[in-house]
Amino acid sequence: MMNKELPACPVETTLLLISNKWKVLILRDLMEKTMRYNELKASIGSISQKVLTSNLRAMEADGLLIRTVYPEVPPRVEYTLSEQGRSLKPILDAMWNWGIDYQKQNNK
Amino acid sequence: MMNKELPACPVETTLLLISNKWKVLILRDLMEKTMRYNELKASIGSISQKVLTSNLRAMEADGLLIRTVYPEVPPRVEYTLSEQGRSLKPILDAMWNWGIDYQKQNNK
DNA sequence: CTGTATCCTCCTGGATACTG
DNA sequence: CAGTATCCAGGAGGATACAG
Repeated sequence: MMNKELPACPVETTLLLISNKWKVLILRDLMEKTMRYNELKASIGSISQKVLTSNLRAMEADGLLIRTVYPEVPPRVEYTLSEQGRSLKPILDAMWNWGIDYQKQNNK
Repeated sequence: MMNKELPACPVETTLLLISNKWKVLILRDLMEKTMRYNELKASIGSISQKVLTSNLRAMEADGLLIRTVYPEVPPRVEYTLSEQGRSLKPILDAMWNWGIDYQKQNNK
């Protein structure tokens, strides 16, 4: 995400970075702790390798997370949020809280 | 959005309701004031009629907004947030604030 | 003005096989 | 383990025409 013509509206700017469901779920998981590739895949559940990898790479390019490769055998790759990624926590928290309320109202 | 098997994670529940960009933009606009169809269309800008209508109908079915038809000629249709829709404000605010910060950092 | 109805294109994302 | 490479299906979404 280069600094080229950001939308005038801040909400749209935010949507550019996390407009898709997968990125939000990745953020949710990494907000808790650093995770390995397969750990992340298992946690999200129904995501394919291709989609997980492409989202992780995009988020890395956007500066939301940091990818660290440990040259071991078998290889180990850890994903952790950058400061900018962690700064999204208020959004995730707001989504969490709203979800809680929604569940209370609609789930019996 | 029926009360059928909501996800265990509240964040996922929230994503079920507002996982797409268009819905977020509609919420952003209606958070300010009640709006008419064409007003909304013009405000969002690059959305087609079909997509705008389908999202509005989905959000109405989910109880996020209220659609009021005034039997006039020409017809007038107003969209306003329900209480549940308005309760999403903290999420929109968090997105707004994050977008502001992001713009400051990346837009010179 | 506020839609509905079609057609069509593109992209997201799943499934599978293979690799360092 | 952590991917890459391919192929393919489904749905999101645009364009256009038409209607009440």
